Amino acid sequence: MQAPRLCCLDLDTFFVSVERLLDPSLVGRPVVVGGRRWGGGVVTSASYEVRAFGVRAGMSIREASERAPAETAFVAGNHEAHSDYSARARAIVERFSPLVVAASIDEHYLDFRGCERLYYRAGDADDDATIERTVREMTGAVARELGLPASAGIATSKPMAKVASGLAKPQGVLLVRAGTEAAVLAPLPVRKLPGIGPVSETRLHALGITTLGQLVDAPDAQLRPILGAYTAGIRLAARGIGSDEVGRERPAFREHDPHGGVSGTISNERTFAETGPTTALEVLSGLCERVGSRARRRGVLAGQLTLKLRYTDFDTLSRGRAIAPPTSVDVELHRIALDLYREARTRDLPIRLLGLQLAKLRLDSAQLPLFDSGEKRSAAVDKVRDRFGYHAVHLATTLGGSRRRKNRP
DNA sequence: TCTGGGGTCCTAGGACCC
DNA sequence: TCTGGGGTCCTAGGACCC
Repeated sequence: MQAPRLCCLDLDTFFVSVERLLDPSLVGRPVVVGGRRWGGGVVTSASYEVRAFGVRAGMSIREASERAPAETAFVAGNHEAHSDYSARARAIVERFSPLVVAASIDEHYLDFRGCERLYYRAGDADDDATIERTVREMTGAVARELGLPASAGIATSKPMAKVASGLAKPQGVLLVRAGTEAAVLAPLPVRKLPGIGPVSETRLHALGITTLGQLVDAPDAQLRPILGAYTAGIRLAARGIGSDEVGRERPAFREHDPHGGVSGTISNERTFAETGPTTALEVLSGLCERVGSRARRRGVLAGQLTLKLRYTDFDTLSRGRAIAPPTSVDVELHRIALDLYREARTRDLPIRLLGLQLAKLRLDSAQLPLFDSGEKRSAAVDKVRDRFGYHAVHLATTLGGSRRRKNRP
């Protein structure tokens, strides 16, 4: 692609913005989304007012509570509302480009190739100016119609567009002209490039590589041990070169592959403060029900189950097993999960986290009639839950837990 | 910075087959 | 009976993203 026509649209402090729409008293106040003050968990999103105090997404709520000023509002966040506003934002941007792909709940990629004549207005200096003005109109529409602030980057490649949208924040639009990519990127810290996380950043710093310009010039032998198979791609991205396609839709919406396999995984995990073996087993049953129910809803069977276990000292391990034949039945999942749990639980230390992941998914061909009594039972459970809510039905093991929980505050 | 919960993708070792 | 070397699949772990 010679001209910058790929756009990355990012909704600024998305979760905070949605919470402010739901509760206007939060407007103008410092806001942290993720949980109540001094509670557990981490920050999902922080408003610019709190960021000034060093609060960042991913930080523990505890840490954020210490840094944030007294008047800060801590809110849990409403997942349904977030999904709803995300869908509405998508509907708006689809008016501007025929090719839109959601990369996450608050991020969309759009292709404006071939739209120059369509959007031309007298006064536009050139095609780039036409596209940039159009994207400004688009972010304006999102702000006006939904009340959500948005930023956008426009470039010749996906990674450059993504970085540009970050540079444009808050509520800005940045078009990176063809040929200027390397110069825009060179002075930026390596961490700004998608694909370089905290670990690679530290290792690169140890070599004296702090900017993307330095990364571009670094010899392959230096980068390879750190970036592995990503080395070539990251080096190109650091010069602004990368895919000029909007890419794939998120796995949840993705089509299955020709072999009858379904891409993606289904997982669920729970972190708990203090727990002994009894609670852990209750949590395990709950996890089986959740992933099983989600698999049945998607009409898939799992060919692999993996258990993740984290001790209080953060030692984390996983144990997985192929499931033959594939299943989505709670009790079968539970039997395997219990096995894996016993295998994994080798240390006599309290557990901090338990998780289950279903993988090797395939379409449930026997979806139509329910042959197996186990599947029948699970389907019945799903029906009850649809009508009366998730907690209406539980496996026996989880039930004991629910009863006990009633006594707690 | 003492760390949620949902994902994707890569790596490395071992089993197994020919 | 000990020996290739290649290919593929499985499992566990880790880095990264939002």
